[in-house]
Amino acid sequence: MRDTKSARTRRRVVDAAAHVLLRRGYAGTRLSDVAEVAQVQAPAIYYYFSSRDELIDEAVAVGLDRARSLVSEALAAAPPDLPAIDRLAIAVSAHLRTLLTHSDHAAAAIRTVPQLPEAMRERHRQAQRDYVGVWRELVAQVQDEGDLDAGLAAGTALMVVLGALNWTAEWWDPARGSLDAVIDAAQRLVRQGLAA
Amino acid sequence: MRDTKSARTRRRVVDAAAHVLLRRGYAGTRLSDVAEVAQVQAPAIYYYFSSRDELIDEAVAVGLDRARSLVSEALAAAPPDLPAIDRLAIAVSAHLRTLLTHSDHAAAAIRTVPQLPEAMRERHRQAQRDYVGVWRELVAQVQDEGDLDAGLAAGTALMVVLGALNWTAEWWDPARGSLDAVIDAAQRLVRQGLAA
DNA sequence: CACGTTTTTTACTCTGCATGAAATTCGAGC
DNA sequence: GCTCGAATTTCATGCAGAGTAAAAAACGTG
Repeated sequence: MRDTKSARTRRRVVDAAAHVLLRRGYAGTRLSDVAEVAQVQAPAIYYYFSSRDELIDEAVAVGLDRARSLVSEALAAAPPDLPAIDRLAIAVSAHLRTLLTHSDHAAAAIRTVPQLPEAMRERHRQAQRDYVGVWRELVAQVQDEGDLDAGLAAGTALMVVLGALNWTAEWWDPARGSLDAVIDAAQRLVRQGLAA
Repeated sequence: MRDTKSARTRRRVVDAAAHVLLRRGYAGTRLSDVAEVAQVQAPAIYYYFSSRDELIDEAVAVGLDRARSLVSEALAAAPPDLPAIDRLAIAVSAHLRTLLTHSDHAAAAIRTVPQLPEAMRERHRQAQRDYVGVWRELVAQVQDEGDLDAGLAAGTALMVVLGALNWTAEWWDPARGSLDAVIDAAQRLVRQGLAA
């Protein structure tokens, strides 16, 4: 057994928390619901976490980290001599895949952060910056290579683009359209939209 | 006095509800908080609404309606012979202005709908369709006029664009950047992004 | 200014949910 | 198959927050 039963239960709880968080938001996340999804009795959660907030905190942290690392990894796997604009397209694809199918973690984290109580949000501010930072760098490279529309404020444009990606979790329904179609549309829009 | 004191109090309550809703989400919206923002005692709310859900319901309805009508009006005011792509830019501007400064209603409605309990969401489905419908029509016209990238699925592209606009409420901080800068970036991205 | 009506307040109740504590089951080593 | 610690459950507590009732205040109109 690669990891103990306990570790697996713990992970189930965190996964369940992300699942509920994504659908119900911060305030709407009840431990009883998390427990049900995780197939555990609610008080059992306290064996692993000392409070509801601590659990949510971890779920969000895992999600933010995953969002960042999956994009980073996808970029790392790409040929480094690829034009930045193409690498940006890869990042778009990786991000959407993570957000929409890989698990509820990333989506839950990204969509929940704004609702968190100030203290908790503060705690994740750095992780959020790191997440945006990967993109920021990418856009800077696009700019360096002269592929960015000169009239466009890089920082603002990036946030607009990230918004488009993040909001997909709100409306995309796997039953009604393929993931690839969404990725394709997003990539086209970003390419054309930023192009010089 | 154009409208009675009572009507104004009622409106204050709905406004306050939108305000709280926007920041705390559906489940996190406490009547005590709404009351505080509205400068009213919590039970006074029950004079106007028979339950918390009814209040939230109305706040969302007002918001969705406002989001739709402000864009419609801006379009109606534009010269009708303007190319559709330019009218789309006008819609982008009107939408962002509404969302970011006009009041909390539109933003609250748009961002909260996905969290609502199923029954309530159902009740607003039509309003949401109407809201998207205005845009859908606009994009169709752009397509008719041959200004839409042929490789782009119109419906999907529209949702991606709307996402970009809606998400601005999440990150835009009036203290750190001008509204016009955001509008400008969004318009450029949309124009370039959709262009044939 | 008196009287009915509208609006607001004060003082509750009731319920759902996070959390606590003790009791119980499980599972690895002997 | 017994024992001890880890994992989990069952039962109980306390509080926050929705909702109610009835009194009080404000308002408007003769």
